[in-house]
Amino acid sequence: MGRKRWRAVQAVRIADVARIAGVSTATVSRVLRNPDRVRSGTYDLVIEAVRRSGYTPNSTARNLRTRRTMNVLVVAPRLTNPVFAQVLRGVDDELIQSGYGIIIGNLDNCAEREARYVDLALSRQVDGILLLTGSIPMNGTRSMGEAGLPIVAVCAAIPDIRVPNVTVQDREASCRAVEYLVQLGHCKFGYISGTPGTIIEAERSGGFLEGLAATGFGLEDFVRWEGPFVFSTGVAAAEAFLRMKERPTGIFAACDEGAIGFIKTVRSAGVRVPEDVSVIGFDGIEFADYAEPTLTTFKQPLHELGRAGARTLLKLMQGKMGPTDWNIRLPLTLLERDTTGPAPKGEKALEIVARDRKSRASA
Amino acid sequence: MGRKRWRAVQAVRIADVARIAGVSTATVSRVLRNPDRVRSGTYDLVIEAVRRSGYTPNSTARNLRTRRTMNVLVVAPRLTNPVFAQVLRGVDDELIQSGYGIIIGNLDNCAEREARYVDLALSRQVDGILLLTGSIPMNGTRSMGEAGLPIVAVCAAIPDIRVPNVTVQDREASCRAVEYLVQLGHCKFGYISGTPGTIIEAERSGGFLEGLAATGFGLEDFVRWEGPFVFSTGVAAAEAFLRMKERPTGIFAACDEGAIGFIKTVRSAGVRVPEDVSVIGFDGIEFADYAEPTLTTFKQPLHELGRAGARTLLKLMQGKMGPTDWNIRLPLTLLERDTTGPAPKGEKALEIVARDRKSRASA
DNA sequence: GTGAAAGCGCTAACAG
DNA sequence: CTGTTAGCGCTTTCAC
Repeated sequence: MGRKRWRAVQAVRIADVARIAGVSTATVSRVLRNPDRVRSGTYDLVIEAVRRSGYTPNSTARNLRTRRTMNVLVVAPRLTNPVFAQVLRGVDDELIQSGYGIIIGNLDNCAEREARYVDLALSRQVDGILLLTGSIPMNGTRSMGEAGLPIVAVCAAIPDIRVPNVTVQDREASCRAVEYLVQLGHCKFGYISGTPGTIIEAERSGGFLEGLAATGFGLEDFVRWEGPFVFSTGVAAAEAFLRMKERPTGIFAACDEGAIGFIKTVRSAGVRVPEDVSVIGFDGIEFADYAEPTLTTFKQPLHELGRAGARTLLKLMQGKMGPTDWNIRLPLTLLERDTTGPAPKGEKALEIVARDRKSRASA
Repeated sequence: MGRKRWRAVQAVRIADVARIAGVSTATVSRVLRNPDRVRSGTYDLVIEAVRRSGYTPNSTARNLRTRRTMNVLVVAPRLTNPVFAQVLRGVDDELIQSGYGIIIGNLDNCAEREARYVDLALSRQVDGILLLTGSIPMNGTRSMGEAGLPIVAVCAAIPDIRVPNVTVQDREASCRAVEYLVQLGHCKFGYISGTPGTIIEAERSGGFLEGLAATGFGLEDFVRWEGPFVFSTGVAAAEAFLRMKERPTGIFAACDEGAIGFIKTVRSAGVRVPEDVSVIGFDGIEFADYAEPTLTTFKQPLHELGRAGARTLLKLMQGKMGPTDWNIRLPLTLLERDTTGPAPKGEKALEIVARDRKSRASA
């Protein structure tokens, strides 16, 4: 029991079908790939033989012959992140229609894994690559780029290298987030970051700063809390926030998890949201609808992002890139919900406004 | 620009390396696969040639020759479900160590996809299969089982067919959930289901009924709300709950999403959790920590579940199954948190208790 | 220890 | 329209 060694022996090969149908293997192959180049009588004969024998072509053999695998590698930083899971669905939906399969490369912040996927590309197990990572994976000495395979960057553009990229307007939205908070009367801000060093974090952080500058605020008007794109970053930020004597009232989080972790933590300390502090997130993950209060956030078109990335890769693989395909940037939608509201009108807030106005005037 | 058709032409082949090193292709192959069967001088020669040429073996060619692909197909109902995402991580962690890659089969409740993955297995693109679905995928006429590949069921056992399965103790935990609510004094219950017709739902539902029976309650003591394993099922359940005049006070949800959707909805209608109604979830997803209040739930060892499933598949592929490997059932952990509490001591509750006692006595 | 040669199972020229 | 033939790039006997 369980002693027999599994061995992948092809039960029925194309030659068997050919014999049964009384034709050559080439004809069988034609029936399966180019049915129109075959007489209909022959077609029926072969199809019947295929049915009777239960034949399915061996795709490894075909791949070797045709030099294509019909598989695409999708490299993502973290599978458990709902953002990437959603993008992956979009990718899957689009690629499956064109007959491509997906091999997922889950990085999980682990360099060995990265190396593995570089080898995968180098050894031609895939026809194309979708990078959700914002960088080209490396394998000590070699880079995934050396494989010479078509690559498309999704979610985060890849700096320096000329690959098509499909992203959202991170920077613009982050900028609008600040403007939105300012409109609500906030004048002291908090920024909960995402994974330091990543492109996405740089964009959102940059947009946040742009927003501050555009509304007449500066570096002295906000605090910044750093950490990866996870809940606990928001928790840590909240703990720092709670220790402050003069707390910011308008918080922008670079991802919804950070926002939710923050809110949950400050609320258990008795801080009211949005009465005492407004929080705006980024991503629009499903859980944001079920957080308490319902999270105000910028919703990314995640599914469409995945689809668009996949479509671009297909074009690239087929040599059908148009001039507008190299840089696609999808817009975000502001979902105004329950974690943002007017800035508290306490004396302190007014004092700050006064001080700020003065300092800016004197500058 | 972008006009050149991408074509996967292998830049450097094993013959090139052989020529550079001045040896035969067989020797190059030996150096790469069985270094110990080669003189160390030859070894160095070949390695240097590999380095200089930037050679990476073409895995399709190797796969064809060795009749193995070193890839495993993992079929999951839904990628965006955090439960499966977490299991997948465990699978990945284990398989990657043994040099296997993962091809994801995301079903998303779509029969065409199912068919595709059946073909994938039939065409021998993978060496083994991990099913998180509780059933063998079908392709109209043919089943994935026909491929003759090693299959392991994870998360949900597969009925009727003899494949190894790695699951959690759904039934036992669901039963304990009821006992827990009963201990808290609840005597009118609600059950928020998961996807009707699935094995997992059947197990949890069955365990819930067992728990009722074990504590002396019956079919008249609970209401059942049906729907898939998603947030909105909990929302719908809550809406039905709110319309009831005599509401249950102890709710068990077959998944955390359902519990969270329920809680969010009843709270916005002014119902207090756990003062008015206690809710216990199932899964222990990360969100449960950030729901408000923090969700009481049974935590599945999701990562370990994935690892154990992958380990079992590896054994099966290597013909090393032991007698205890065919049925692995991991325990769950009850996380007692803030959505459960003593049953409200209102008159109604007491009345119900009295009525129940009487009816049971007369039965 | 190393090389020559024979395929893995399929597709794509090229003739007929 | 169909069959013959020649590989895709690699691994693995089998001799030497």
